[in-house]
Amino acid sequence: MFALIDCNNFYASCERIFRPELNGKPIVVLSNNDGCIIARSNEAKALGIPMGAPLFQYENVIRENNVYVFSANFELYGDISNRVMSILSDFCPEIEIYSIDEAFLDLSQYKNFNLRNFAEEVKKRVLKWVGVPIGIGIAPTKSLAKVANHIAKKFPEYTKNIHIIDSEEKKLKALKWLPVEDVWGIGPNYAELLNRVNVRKAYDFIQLPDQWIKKHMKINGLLLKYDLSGIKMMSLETPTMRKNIATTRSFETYYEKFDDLKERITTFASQCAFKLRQQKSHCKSLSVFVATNRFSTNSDKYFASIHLQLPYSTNSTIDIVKYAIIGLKKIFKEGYQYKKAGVICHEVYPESFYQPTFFENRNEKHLLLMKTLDKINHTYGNNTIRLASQDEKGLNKMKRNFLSPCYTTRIEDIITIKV
DNA sequence: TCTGGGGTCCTAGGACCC
DNA sequence: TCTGGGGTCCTAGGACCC
Repeated sequence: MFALIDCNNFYASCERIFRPELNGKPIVVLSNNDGCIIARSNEAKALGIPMGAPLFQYENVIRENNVYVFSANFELYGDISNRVMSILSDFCPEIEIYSIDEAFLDLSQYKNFNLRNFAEEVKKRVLKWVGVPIGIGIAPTKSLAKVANHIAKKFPEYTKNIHIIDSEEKKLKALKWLPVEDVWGIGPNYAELLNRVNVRKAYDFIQLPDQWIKKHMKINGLLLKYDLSGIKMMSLETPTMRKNIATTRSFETYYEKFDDLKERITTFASQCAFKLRQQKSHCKSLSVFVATNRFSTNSDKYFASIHLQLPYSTNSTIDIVKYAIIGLKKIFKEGYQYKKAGVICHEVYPESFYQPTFFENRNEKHLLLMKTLDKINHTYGNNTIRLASQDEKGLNKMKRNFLSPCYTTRIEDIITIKV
């Protein structure tokens, strides 16, 4: 059996941990630059605020219903996530951390356990130790565990946020209930296609002939059919190195000058280099893009990107920044109002794969320099040492008007208790 | 006025090789 | 009329996930 555990309304729940007076109140969490609504508490969902909606379109609803608004605080959410995952791995070391708020457990070692009791223990401990409510779905395959989790979430009174599919009847009941568009791996396009041939429920989907699924939904569609039918097609996945590393942002305002963009690209490239070093990898090529506001109707639109091959694999901030700026120079055009830019590293391989070429001039001193830089920034804060061409705000140069404290990661943000 | 950011995998088709 | 048989690599585009 597999368990899928996910945190309920994760970002909203994180904001509540140190603000218990917000329990039962509507909460929304915003994307970077306070642009879109990317997380909602149940109370906010009940007000009809959709996922991904631009904030400005719902300002009236928010004001009239006293919805609490938060800027995204990924420093907080990342730390809370680590705490949750650490508890889950205590219960079951066979774990796949699937996203910031979700994990699969392989429960094959728990054959003789009462899974309901097990799930209740997990739920209780995460709530008590971290303060975040979770839902648990348990079933014979990963995609069925997703279905079980969906049911646990949808019927909290009946399931107490735990649902186990452990019989043929429960499986069929679940699949006949679940709309096909809610199946894990069936997105909007496949859902539309399936609806057109009158497939409405997950159960209808697994009745389709193999050839039809293979033809229209490729090999993964077919694997999904079998996995959903109860034949295990997916196992826990072990974490692998990222194949691409990106840092891209929209800006708080418009930039027109080359130097302003240069500062941003320098910061994004530095962040990419840092991420590469974090996973002990380096890259052999990168791309840079700049873009004007894609929603604006009056101003001139421009989008350009460029892909550069590096002379050698590197994760040195100095190197990555240097080539990113070379790229920027080639695509930058005067006279546009830029709203977004980014740096993406490709051909990412482990550092140990490094193979020097005969004529290259990679500066090996950078290795030690970067190590020292990372160490200092880790100890004294992210932006303590940076390139002179970056400004002091770093990646946080964006609109964050409703930011909560980093309660668990910054000593100056720790809560004080009045006696 | 205002609109996020980060990933993965698969396939068809074109270009090339012998 | 009729036109081999076997490969590889790369890329764009389309699908999906959180």
